[in-house]
Amino acid sequence: MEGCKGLTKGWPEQVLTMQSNWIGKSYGAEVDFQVKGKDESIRVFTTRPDTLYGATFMVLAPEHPLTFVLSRGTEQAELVDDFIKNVKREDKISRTSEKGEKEGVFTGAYVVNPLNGEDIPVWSANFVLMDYGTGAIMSVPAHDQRDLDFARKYGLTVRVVIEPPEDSLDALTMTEAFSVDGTMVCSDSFDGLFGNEARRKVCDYLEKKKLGKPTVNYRLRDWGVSRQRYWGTPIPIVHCDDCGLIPVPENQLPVKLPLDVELGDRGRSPLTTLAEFIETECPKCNKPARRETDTLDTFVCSSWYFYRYTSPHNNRAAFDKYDADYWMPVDQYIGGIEHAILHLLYSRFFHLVFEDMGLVKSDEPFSNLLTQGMVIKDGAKMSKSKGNVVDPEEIIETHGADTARLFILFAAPPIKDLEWSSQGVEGCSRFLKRVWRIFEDFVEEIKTAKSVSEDYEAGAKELRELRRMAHVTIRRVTEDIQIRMQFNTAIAAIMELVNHLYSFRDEWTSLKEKSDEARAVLREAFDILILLLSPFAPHIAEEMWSRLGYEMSLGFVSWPVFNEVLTQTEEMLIVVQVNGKVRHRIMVPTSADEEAVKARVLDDPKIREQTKDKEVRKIIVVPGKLVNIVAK
RNA sequence: GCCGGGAUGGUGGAAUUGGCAUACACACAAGACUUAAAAUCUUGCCCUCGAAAGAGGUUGCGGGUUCGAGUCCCGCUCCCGGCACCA
Repeated sequence: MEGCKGLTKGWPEQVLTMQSNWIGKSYGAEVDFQVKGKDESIRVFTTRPDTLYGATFMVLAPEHPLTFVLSRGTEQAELVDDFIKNVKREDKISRTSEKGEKEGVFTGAYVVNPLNGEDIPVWSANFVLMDYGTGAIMSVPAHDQRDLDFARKYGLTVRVVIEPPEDSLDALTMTEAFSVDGTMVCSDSFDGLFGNEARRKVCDYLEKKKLGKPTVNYRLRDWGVSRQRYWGTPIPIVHCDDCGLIPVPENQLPVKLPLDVELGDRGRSPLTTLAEFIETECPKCNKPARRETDTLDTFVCSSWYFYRYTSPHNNRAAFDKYDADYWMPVDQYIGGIEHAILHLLYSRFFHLVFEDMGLVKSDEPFSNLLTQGMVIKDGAKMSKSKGNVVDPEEIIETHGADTARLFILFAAPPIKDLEWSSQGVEGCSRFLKRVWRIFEDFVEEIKTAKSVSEDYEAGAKELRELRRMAHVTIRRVTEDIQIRMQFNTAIAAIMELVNHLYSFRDEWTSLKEKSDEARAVLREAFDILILLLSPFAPHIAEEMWSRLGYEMSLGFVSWPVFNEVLTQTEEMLIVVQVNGKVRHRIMVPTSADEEAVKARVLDDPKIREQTKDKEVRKIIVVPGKLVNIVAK
């Protein structure tokens, strides 16, 4: 929970919320209730100690040991036995579903409310869970909906001890519990206290009287890490008849998964019948013993596999601290949103344990997380288990790997879910052909061109514009890939560059300035195009690159860098609005200041026409973007 | 029920900090080239009025803030994901 705070910059809020909910930290109090007539007390957990005076009964989980114990010797004993038996028969899912009917039985016992000394009956009911809190609750029907439902069903007392502001509740008729903060009433000296203060005061009192104490509870459940299946890391434990469970000593690790097994459909792991795997010696007494045949949940391995990447050649340890400290944390982690809780939470737990052990020094394993959306096919998440996967091989065969890759990346940004459709494959293939054709048109012309000299200033407008486009495209593509992770818009930017090259081709024929420098500008544009395209369509890019005479593969060429100066225009477009409506667009020199732009706008005949019968009240100038004239 | 995300043309989507809504594509239609087809190229392509210039409207629905809202605020509808008797 602490770590979540530090991740807010790099992780999607949604994932952090899901993890927080899963951990489910809640503050409250544990309170002891003395069992009437016995030397025994029952501890309950409550988040609402301020409602303690309204506790009119107590409910134990059917699995709670006292459910059975307390009912012995009372006339309820038989009913309780039946009840426990029935609940155990019920399956877990329907029992823990909110919709399930609340069933319960009186145990025959009473406890004493520690604050007002009142005797209250102890019940057992299916809606109380043994594995949360203490497995026992104090029921305050007036202020908890579940308790109210239960009280109404079994005719139990309802008592209002929290009043809403400017309203009052009727314990006899209320059907909706008042479960938010309010003012304490019918609570002796605590009357009049509100919300957090009320809870704190009650806690203080309980603590002082040794009746209870403030507590923190978590919803997080235990994680059973063993699986009765073959594929998984063997659990390094030996069962010895004399010594019990003995861990395999370090010098015998790792226990390897035997590969010569027959995988059948017998419904159980082949390890359980493989004598050569099972039969071993006890590491302690050397007598014959048996290996554990359960394997570890695959989440165990996925919780730390990335540390191994930091020291892949180390054969003495899983990873080396020096290497791990150098590489970790992972700068950018990409995974499906479906791993938001389990995998990503377990990895964080492992990391925290490694940190405690002094094996790593970073706080968190993954600094930045991108959760890619799911691909939907036929209304369901595309997955191997559902069998609704689309094999990219089909597109690769018909259109090639470059088209397949480009198409997938162009379809939608990675964070979004995507309804699969192959509509548009054609267009991506067409785009690559367009790239190839324009390249073919110019390759002879630019093959021998040198690079643009530092101090070159193109005379022709077309050449200047081409350079500008090329450098702007570097910026757009770089930002889209590196910062925004939006590959579809990166590809769109490249498409725009290619479209520009096509219109440039028509101008090139009539261009007078076909000097070496002009050819150098053209070559620069193609160099840039190829480099920007290379992550999306590596094969065609590599081919063009080598046809230009480069010998080094693109994989070793550094990413292009744009020149800020070259991305600037001499003129800029200013949108002119009158009362918020776009009326005109004008070009002004980039260097023009606010006053100059204002003057230019007011002088424009079209704008004068628009404002002639009106009084200009205000003029808003957004530098480099627009002017809005407010007139009445 | 609670938490989170979303809704933009016929379709996928763009709009980066509140500043030209519909970039880039797909599909479709018309035309050019062709004996013909494919490929390619050109043009059109949110809605209404208009021959056009242009005018008005439009980002699920209803309000609000603002000179200005797809973007911010309030209320709703629908869809998706997570959690679901957690005391």
